[in-house]
Amino acid sequence: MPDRRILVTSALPYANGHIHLGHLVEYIQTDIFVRFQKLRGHRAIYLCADDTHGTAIMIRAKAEGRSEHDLISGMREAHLADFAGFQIAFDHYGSTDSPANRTLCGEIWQALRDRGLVVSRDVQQLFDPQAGVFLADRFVRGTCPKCSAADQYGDSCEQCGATYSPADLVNPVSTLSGATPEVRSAEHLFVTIETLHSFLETWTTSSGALDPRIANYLAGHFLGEPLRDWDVSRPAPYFGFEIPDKPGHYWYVWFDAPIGYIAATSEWCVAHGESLAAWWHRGGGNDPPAEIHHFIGKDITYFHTLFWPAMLEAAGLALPTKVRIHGFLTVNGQKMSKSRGTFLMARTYLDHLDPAALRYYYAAKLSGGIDDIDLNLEEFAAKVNADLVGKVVNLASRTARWLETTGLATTYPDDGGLFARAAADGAEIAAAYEQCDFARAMRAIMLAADRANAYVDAEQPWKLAKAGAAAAEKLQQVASVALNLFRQITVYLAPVLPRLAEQVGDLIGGPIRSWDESQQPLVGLPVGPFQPLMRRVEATQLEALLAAAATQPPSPATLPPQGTATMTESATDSGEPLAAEPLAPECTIDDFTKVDLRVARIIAAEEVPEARKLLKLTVSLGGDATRTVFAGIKGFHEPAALIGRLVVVVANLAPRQMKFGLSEGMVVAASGAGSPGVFLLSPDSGALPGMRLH
RNA sequence: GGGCCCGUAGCUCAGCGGUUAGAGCAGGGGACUCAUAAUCCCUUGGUCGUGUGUUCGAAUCACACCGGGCCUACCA
Repeated sequence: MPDRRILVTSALPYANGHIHLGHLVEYIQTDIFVRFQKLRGHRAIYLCADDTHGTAIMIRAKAEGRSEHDLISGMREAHLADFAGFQIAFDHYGSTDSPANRTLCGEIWQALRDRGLVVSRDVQQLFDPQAGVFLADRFVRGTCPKCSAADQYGDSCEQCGATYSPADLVNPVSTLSGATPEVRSAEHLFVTIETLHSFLETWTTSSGALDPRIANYLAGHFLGEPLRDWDVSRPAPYFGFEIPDKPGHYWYVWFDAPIGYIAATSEWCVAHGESLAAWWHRGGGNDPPAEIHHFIGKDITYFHTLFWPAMLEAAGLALPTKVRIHGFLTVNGQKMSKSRGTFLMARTYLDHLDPAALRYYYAAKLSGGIDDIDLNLEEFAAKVNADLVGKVVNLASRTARWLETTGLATTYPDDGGLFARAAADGAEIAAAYEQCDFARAMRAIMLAADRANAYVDAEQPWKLAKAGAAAAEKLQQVASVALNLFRQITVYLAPVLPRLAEQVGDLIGGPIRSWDESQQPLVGLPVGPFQPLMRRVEATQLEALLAAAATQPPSPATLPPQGTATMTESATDSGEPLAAEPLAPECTIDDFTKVDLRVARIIAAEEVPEARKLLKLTVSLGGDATRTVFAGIKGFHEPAALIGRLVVVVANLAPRQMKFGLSEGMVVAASGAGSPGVFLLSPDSGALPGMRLH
C-alpha cells in the first residue's frame, strides 16, 4: 500500500495563558492520532505553534511592565514544558510571531489584494484615552441601554439578553484604566468573503472535510445569507504584524494565527530539506497528495470552516482534508471552575500524577464526536487502575519473572488461538483509531487483555513453578504466551501510552516501531528483569491535586471572562472558618480609619530563598510611590504570576526590620480553617493603585 | 424563538431494523494466591425518557411531547 503523507495540526494555544487540562483534550487527541499514523508506517508530521498576537497580549504585557516579546517567549517555554510533560510530540513547534509567518501573511494578503477581495471602511469604536488603545467589546462595561442593568459587557446584556454596540452603553467604563471611553472612527480593512460564498457552500457540504452536522450548522447560521465582510485589520497600537501596504494598521490576530500552520510547516521543511509546496500547494504532481488534518475545539469552528478555507482558496493553496472538532472538558460534570477548585492546570496535574493516566482516560472517552467529555475523578482512578494496572500491566507483572533466566520459548506454543485472534482484531482497532474513535479502540484492546488474564488463570503457572524441573518447559510456554499477549496489547496501546511502549521494549523485544509487530509473536528472545511499569492512581494523589488547584493563584491570563456573578453558593458555605476564628471585639469607625488600606499593584515579586514563608514584593501606589513588602504567601503564589496584580495593602503600617530587609507595609490576604492556603484580595476591575478603601 | 445533540442496569457507555438487550465499574457469592489487595468464575439488576405511528418484526425508523446539554438569535 502506498504510504500516505499526513500533515496534522492542533489549534495554536494563546500565549496569554498556561495550558490546562481542557487544552490537553485536543493535544492528546491529536498526538494519539499522529503517533498512530506513524506507527502504521505513514509519513505524518505534527505541527503547532504559539498564537502570540492581539490586544490581550499587549495589555497583559503592559500590566506586567514588560515587553510583549518577553511575555510570549516566557509563555512559550512554559507551554513547551507542559506539552513535553504530557508526551505531546510535535515535529515542529513554531510561533505566529516568526519571520516565516510574516512572509506568508504577506503572500496570502497579496493574493487577496490581487483578487480584489480587500475593501476599506471606517468603523466607529470605543477608544480608551488613558490607555491609548481601541477597546474590544469585552474591555468595555456599562449600563444596559435597554433594561438599565449595571455592569454589562460591551456587546450584550446578560440580564435582558439585548445586543447592542458598545457605543450605546450608558456610562461606559474601560476595564483597562477605568477611564470613560470615547467614540472614535478608524479605518479598517475587510475581506469580502461573500465573493467566495458558492465555493464555501460546496466545500462545506461536499469536500468530506466536515461532519455533516457541522456543515448543516454552517448552512443554517452563516451560509443561508450573504456573508458579512470579515474585519481583518486593527489600527495602531496593536501587537502583531504591520500590514505592508497599510502603514499604521496591523493584521488582526485571527488573520495571522491559522497562517501559523503554514509557517510552522515552512520552518519544519527548512530543517528537514523538504519543499513547502509539497505540503501546501495544490496538485503539483505530489504523490501522493498531502492530507491536511486540523484538530480544533468547537468554539473556533467558524474560523476554520469559513474564513480559513476562504483564505486558502483565494490564495490557491491546499484545502483541509479533515477538520476534526471536539467538545469541551468538564470536571466532575461541571465546567472547570476556580471557585470549585477544579480548574486544573497541566503543570499542577504533572506535579501529582502520571501523564499516561490522563492520556489513557481521555482516549477511553474520546469517540471522535463534538460532545463534551467529562473528567470524573473517581471514574478516572477506577478506570486507570482497573484497565491499565489491573489488566494490562499485571499481565507482565505476574509472568515475566519466570522467564528472566530462560527467555521466551523458542517456538510459539499453542495458545488456543489467542494471539491470532487479537492479531485479527488489529484491523478493527486500527479503523477505530483512524476515525478518532479511540474509545472503541480502547474497548477492543481491553477485551484482549481480559482474554489474556483468563488464560493465565486457567493455566496456573504458579503451580507449574512449584512442580520444579518436570514442569519447567510448560511453565516457559505459558509465560511466553502471556508475555507475547502483553506485548501485543502494548503495540496497540503505543499511540496512547508511548512511555509504556518504550519500557516494554526494554523488557522484551526492543523498541516498538511498527503496528505490524502486533501480528507476529516473539520467540527465543531474552527477557529483562521486570520493573513496575505503571503505578496506581491513589485517592491521596487526587486530593493533593485538588488542594493544589484550589490554592492556585488566579492568573489573569487563565481566568475565563468574568460574567455577572451569580452567588448561589453562599447557602452551602461552611461555618467552619468563622467558628475557628471568632470575631474580634467591637471597634469604632475611628479605630477603623486609623488603618489606611490602599489598592496597590505588584510590580515585582521574588523568592526569598532563606525564608520559609516569605516573598519579597514591590508594590506601586501609583505614580512614583512604591513600597517593599514581605508577604507570607510563599508556596501559595508563584512570584511570576503575581506581577501586575492589584492587591490591598496596609499602607500606613509602621515599617518593620525583618531578617531579610525592611518591610514597609502589609499585603492583606485571607486564610483560616476549611481550606489550606493564603488568598490575596483583589479589587473589582476599575480600581486604581492608590485608591483608599472606605 | 430557532437549530443540533443526548436520554439504554446504581455509574460510564456500547448496540442503531431481526433470535430471550450487552460490556466495564459498583453490589452479592465463590475460586485462586503468580501479581502494584491484582486475577478468574458465578450472580443481582433494565416497561431501552413518554406517547402515537410505519413494519411480519423497533432500543434501533417517523412524528409529537417531557427532561438534560450545546450553539445561535427580533432574519437560517
